[in-house]
Amino acid sequence: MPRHRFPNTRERIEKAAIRLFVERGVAETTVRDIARAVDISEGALYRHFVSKDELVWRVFEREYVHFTERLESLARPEVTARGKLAAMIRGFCLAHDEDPWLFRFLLFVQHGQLTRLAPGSPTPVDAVRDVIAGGIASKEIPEQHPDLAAALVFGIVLQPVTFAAYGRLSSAVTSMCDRLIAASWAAVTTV
Amino acid sequence: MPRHRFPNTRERIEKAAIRLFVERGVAETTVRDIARAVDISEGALYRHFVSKDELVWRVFEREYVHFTERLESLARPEVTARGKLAAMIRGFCLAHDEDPWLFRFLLFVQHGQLTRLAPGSPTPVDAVRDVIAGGIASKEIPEQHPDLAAALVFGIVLQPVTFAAYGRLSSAVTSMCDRLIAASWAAVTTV
Amino acid sequence: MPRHRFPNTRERIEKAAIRLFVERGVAETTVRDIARAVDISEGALYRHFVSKDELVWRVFEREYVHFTERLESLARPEVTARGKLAAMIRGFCLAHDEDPWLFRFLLFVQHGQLTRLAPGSPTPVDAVRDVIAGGIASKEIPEQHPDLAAALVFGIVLQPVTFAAYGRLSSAVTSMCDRLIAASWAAVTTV
Amino acid sequence: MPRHRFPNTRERIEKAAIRLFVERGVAETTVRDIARAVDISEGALYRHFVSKDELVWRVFEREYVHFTERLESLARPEVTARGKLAAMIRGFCLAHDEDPWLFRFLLFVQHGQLTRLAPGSPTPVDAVRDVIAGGIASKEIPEQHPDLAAALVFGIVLQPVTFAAYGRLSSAVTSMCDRLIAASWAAVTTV
DNA sequence: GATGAATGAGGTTTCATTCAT
DNA sequence: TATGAATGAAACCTCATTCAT
Repeated sequence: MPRHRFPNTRERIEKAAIRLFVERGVAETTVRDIARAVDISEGALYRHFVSKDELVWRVFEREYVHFTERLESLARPEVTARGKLAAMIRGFCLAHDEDPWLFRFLLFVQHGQLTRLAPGSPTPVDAVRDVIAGGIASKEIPEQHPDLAAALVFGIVLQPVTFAAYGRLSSAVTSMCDRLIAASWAAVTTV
Repeated sequence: MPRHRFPNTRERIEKAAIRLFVERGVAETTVRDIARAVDISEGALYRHFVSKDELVWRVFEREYVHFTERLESLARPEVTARGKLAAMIRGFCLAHDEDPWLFRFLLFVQHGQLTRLAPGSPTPVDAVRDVIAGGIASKEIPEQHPDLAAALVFGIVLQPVTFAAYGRLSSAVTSMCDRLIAASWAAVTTV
Repeated sequence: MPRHRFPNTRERIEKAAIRLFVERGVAETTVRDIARAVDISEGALYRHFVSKDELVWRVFEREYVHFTERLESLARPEVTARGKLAAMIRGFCLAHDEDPWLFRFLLFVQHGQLTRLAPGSPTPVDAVRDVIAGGIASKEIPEQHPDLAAALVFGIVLQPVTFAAYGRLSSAVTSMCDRLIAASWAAVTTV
Repeated sequence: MPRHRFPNTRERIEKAAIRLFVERGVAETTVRDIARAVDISEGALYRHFVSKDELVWRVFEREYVHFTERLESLARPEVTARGKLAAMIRGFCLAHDEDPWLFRFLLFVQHGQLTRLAPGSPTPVDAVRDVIAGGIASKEIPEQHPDLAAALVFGIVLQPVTFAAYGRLSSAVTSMCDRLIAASWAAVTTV
């Protein structure tokens, strides 16, 4: 019955979908669930998205690329590897606290979207790995497998978010940010 | 004349299901997929499991509890917090390399099974957190939020497995075990 | 300031619709397809037609009746059955070459419209059959079932159009007209 | 409720579907219609056919190829072009009277299936055209465009079936067979 | 015990039509 | 008056589960 109530239907669909995808999983979220959350008919969704699959992919890709670029531009001005790493970790924390649903959608739900990225597309993992590789090259970081080091940093940063999702930790990740930076640096420099 | 071609049908179902759940996700795996993988009819599956849901849950619970106990019994003989933590991390790595599909099923797929555990059931997270809390109490580990510390250890141990799943790291996690122990200890003791 | 960019929107809709109906079928052509082909909005279509169904029917009826009358008036001045038949076949060929889409829409697509014609409405089939019946009465054509004879003529005239649609024959049907007349006469007079 | 009542579900589906496709058109026939006609559930259909589209295509291709071969093998033993043509036309009539629904499905409904045939697959049209081309080569038939001649024969044979479908002619096409043969020969030899 | 056709609820998608703007 | 987002019924299809054989 209500028509044209909100001009930004598309955005509202994306927001609702992301949240549902995180809460229940992509497969477990029906198009009807999304439509209900936005209070439009199921059919109306299809004026904004070609298919459920395309909705997932479009949002994922756009935001994933955007997030990667954001990380990269945070690291760029920094000079030392430590500075770059710290800036990126801060970027993770801020991104999470700004929009926890989106953050978790991008980094946990994924749902096989990762494999659909154009081969060679830069990812947050690459961004972190490259900074570490640079630090190794400049002797700031001891010699080691850069991918393993990147895994350590990723784990240190993401796992608290998972714990937060289960209520084991506060969901204000930014408040732990300095600790995560310190822990990451310790993990990376301890061989 | 053997009634069953394979006497251990039930085990074979579980093994195949776990693998499919990890590869595609639980919702994306159909009962038909599982039946085909085991080369029995769909109907025959229901002689071994009440429902798909029950299959997921039964396997999850049994193995999750088992894994938790294993971790606990590895830690028990150790005296120091560091020794306990190292033993547990070694336990993670061994468990992964013994049966990577099961490991990933328990620790990544989950699919909301975690929330179905009887409240108060011990989990690997609890096991790690308790050891850390003990270390803090005995002053071996500096004062800090034990859940956050547990998150750091979990992240450090699990993220390399994720990277391995994407081909970024070798899937022989045991070979990285000492490094993971060192990194965990560094992360936990650096405040 | 012109209210409409094109004053003949209605005609343009009909033309585009007919072509789409022939190319894809009536059911397979969506209102959106038609709107896009005419470059107007879907809603605007409904200012010109009550419904898709009505669009099909209105165009069909008007043109079918018109085509029938045209055939009849071509035959009327002729005296002999052979002359009448030749004039009508020439009418078919001309009608096709003037507007092949319309011709095929009327004679092939039909889509059950035929059964909606008012009972007793004259059709091209009737026109041909009547001429043949007249020829039989006047002994110009040997005694036979006039409907079967009409079927022969119809088949001889329409099948080349079908072949043309599949690229098996040139779509300039008029160039084959004399041949079709001769063949029809031969078929009708050979018992 | 009823299960396994008839062993030949697949055949029954095909028969019912073909009839519905002819009566209403392919697009206008829903999967539900077919299921109801066979008295099974919609879902059950999908154990026998991958999709509605595949059902249409599978039946069409199998029967179309079969019908073409049948025509060819009827013509083969005959020596003269006239004999071959007569045999084929008799083949058309018999095929129609044996199973009018299938005949009309193959030769009228088509629904764009024709374009999906492997390029170069022999069709009834080719069979007739080849016989005519042979007759022209052997001087039995006067010089002319063999495709046009084939169109004449096709029209003469198929149009009575169309008339029969509309009740204008008896649906016992075999009874008109000799007439159709004579008319075809007259049409083809009259240049 | 095993089989796999059948069920039926529910999911995704399409599309003729309406109507607020 | 034209637009196109929205509706809602209905289409196609999937899949966990049942059950006659």
